[in-house]
Amino acid sequence: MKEKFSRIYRKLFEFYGKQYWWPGEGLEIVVGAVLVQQTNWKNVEKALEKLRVVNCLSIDCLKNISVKELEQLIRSTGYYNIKAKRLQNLMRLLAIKPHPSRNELLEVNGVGPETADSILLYRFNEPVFVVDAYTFRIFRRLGIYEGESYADLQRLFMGNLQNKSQMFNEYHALIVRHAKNICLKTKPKCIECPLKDDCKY
DNA sequence: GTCCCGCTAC
DNA sequence: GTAGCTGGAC
Repeated sequence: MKEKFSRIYRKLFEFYGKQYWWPGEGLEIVVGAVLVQQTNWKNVEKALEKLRVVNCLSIDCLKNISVKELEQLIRSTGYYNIKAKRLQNLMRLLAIKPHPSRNELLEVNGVGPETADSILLYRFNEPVFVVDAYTFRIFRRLGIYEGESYADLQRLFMGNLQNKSQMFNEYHALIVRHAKNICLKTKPKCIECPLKDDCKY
């Protein structure tokens, strides 16, 4: 099984190359992790740019800005009324605990396992693997994991990979890239798939 | 299972 | 016109 996880990573990396993921830094990564929920990254970039223009990409500003104002700034990401509250919930935690634990992140209303792990890996460089809907789709089609448990699938990755945060970072990014380019939700492009020899789909 | 709801590629 | 998008709460 360890060989399998490494082989798939190797093939994806050879096919797509390095992804240069989450090029932003610091708070942008945290804000992006919330804003990107159930939307695409382009919409998030628009919102981040707006926040940057009004000089509100700081814990202090995001925490104190009015909800209505924040909603308008992040409108492009969809679900803006919910996300404005979620962002402020998270900023209130970060104001008290600049480097929160996973459990502390999960206690925030609006932060689930994927968002918490994204923050830990991409903001704080902690060796946790980020599982998402794409991971379930691809590894189900590969015949590796049929279940629906976030924790179980995450354990599979973390138990079968030797390298830590740097590889987890790149592996997750490659999975996203692959799901968007080849392993599509409907009509996947199996003919040109770099993983077709490993896939039962 | 349902609701939250903007954007764009197709 | 609408499927799909780097989820989470209820």
